[in-house]
Amino acid sequence: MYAEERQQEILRRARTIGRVDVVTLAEEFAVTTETIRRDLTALERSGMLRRVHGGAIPVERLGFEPELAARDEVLIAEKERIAKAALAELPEDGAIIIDAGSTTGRLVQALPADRELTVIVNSPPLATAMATRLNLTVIMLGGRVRGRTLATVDDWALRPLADLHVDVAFMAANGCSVAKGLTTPYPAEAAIKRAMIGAAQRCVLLADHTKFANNYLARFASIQEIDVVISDTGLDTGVAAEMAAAGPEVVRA
Amino acid sequence: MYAEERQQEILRRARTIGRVDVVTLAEEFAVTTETIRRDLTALERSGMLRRVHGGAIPVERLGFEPELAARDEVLIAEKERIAKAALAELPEDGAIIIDAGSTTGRLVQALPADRELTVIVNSPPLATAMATRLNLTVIMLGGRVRGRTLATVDDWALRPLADLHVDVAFMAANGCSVAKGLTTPYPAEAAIKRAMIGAAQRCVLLADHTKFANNYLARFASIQEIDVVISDTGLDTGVAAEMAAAGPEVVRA
DNA sequence: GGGGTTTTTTCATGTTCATGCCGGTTTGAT
DNA sequence: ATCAAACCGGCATGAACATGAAAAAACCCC
Repeated sequence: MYAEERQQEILRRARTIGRVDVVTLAEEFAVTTETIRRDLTALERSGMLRRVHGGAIPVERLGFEPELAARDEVLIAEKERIAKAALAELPEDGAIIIDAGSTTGRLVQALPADRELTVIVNSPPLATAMATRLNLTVIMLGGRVRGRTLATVDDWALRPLADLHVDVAFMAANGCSVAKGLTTPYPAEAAIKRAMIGAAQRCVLLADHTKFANNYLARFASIQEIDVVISDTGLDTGVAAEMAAAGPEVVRA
Repeated sequence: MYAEERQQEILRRARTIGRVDVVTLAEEFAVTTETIRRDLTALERSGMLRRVHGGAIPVERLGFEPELAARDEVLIAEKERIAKAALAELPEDGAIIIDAGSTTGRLVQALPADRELTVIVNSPPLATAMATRLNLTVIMLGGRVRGRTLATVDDWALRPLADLHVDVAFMAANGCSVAKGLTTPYPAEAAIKRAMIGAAQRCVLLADHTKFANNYLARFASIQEIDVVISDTGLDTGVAAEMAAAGPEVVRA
């Protein structure tokens, strides 16, 4: 039996029975638990299952978290993992900046409800998503709203950042490489991002592995300015090592 | 049974029954109370439950979310008609302010696609809704985002308004009467609304008939400052006449 | 068909996680 | 004011997990 077949069968069972557990599967397929675990991890990666301690549950069975239209997005599972890993960088309390982006959007979803945080954002949808959370103080940066990225830019967004100091900035980027640093196609957004990084003590980059292939017009930070880079396992280990050598801690979630 | 499954079930019960208690859950799931407590803590972390002595209750049962969702549900037809009528006050081109509110939200939906407009808003959801419209330039006022009304307030929202001049402001209000003027329960929002009106050449109030019954803490404008009041046919004709006598044109859509 | 490579699986390891148990403290009803 | 119930934090434990090295299987090109 091929791994692929086994995974299909695991998924089928999970969906019919509603859950699967590692030990039982290992016995029935006559393989070790490690193999099953790897299967489950693979299935979770493709977004079919949700891994839990001892087994897994099909995602559709979780009544959880609908909101913030993530419908037609790509690499959802990866971004989810990146966001989860990013939680480790959250301060106990204090202030953070969350840049506009789909991965940072997942981070917003994953923010715990038990920490008093002040969150600075320049994305109206993110602000909306967080506004009702009682433990969060949400500060929106004003300015012109760009239709493409749904982020505010220009002077009104820029100016307040000069007077701010936050503990951690969680940044997004369109492109990232050791040579060219962090880049975006939009100079106006680059200016904001630069100011965000300047206002933060620590800087965490959230970027799935596809971002490391490209460079874009406007650079807003060098690799050295970033403290932690969080990507997914699709990130080439060579690239990761090269990046780590250049400064930041690199996490492959 | 996995911890996640148990937590899911706990949440389901909490939502159907309205509350859960530690001891009962511990018995029914055949685990110790410590485990249940840990589950409840985890659920509280993710913002689903609110912990209380002896158990927990679902957050939606204690008065935050329903307000926001429910407000969009009531008087839809009336608000729709009010928004349609308000379109008559739109300038051919130029700049307008749209205040945060459910009725003004309808106006945003109804904005025509054939006019080049600059729209100033202080509501992240409204900004999101308009951002992708090509004919609109959307300017978001920054500041702290209030959870209840999803509007930005405080200094960062206020300051830019001092340097702005727009053609028309489309305002919302919680209360409206000839005697007390336009009122809201929240002083912070009153300040913004006042600044909005100050920045506008003309001022249009969008208010369904239920708003004319009440007055609230903070007044942000007198009736005389309003140029047009647009309400629905539920508005008492006597009140309408009284209002018209005080200054503004009154429309019953 | 045979050497080298890649992929898959297993095995052994140290670590993390879920849960239970126990003492001390807080809470809230009587 | 009293007191039992509920809560909290620490600790123990076994199961589940991650990981890297080694073995096995599959592949593959000549």
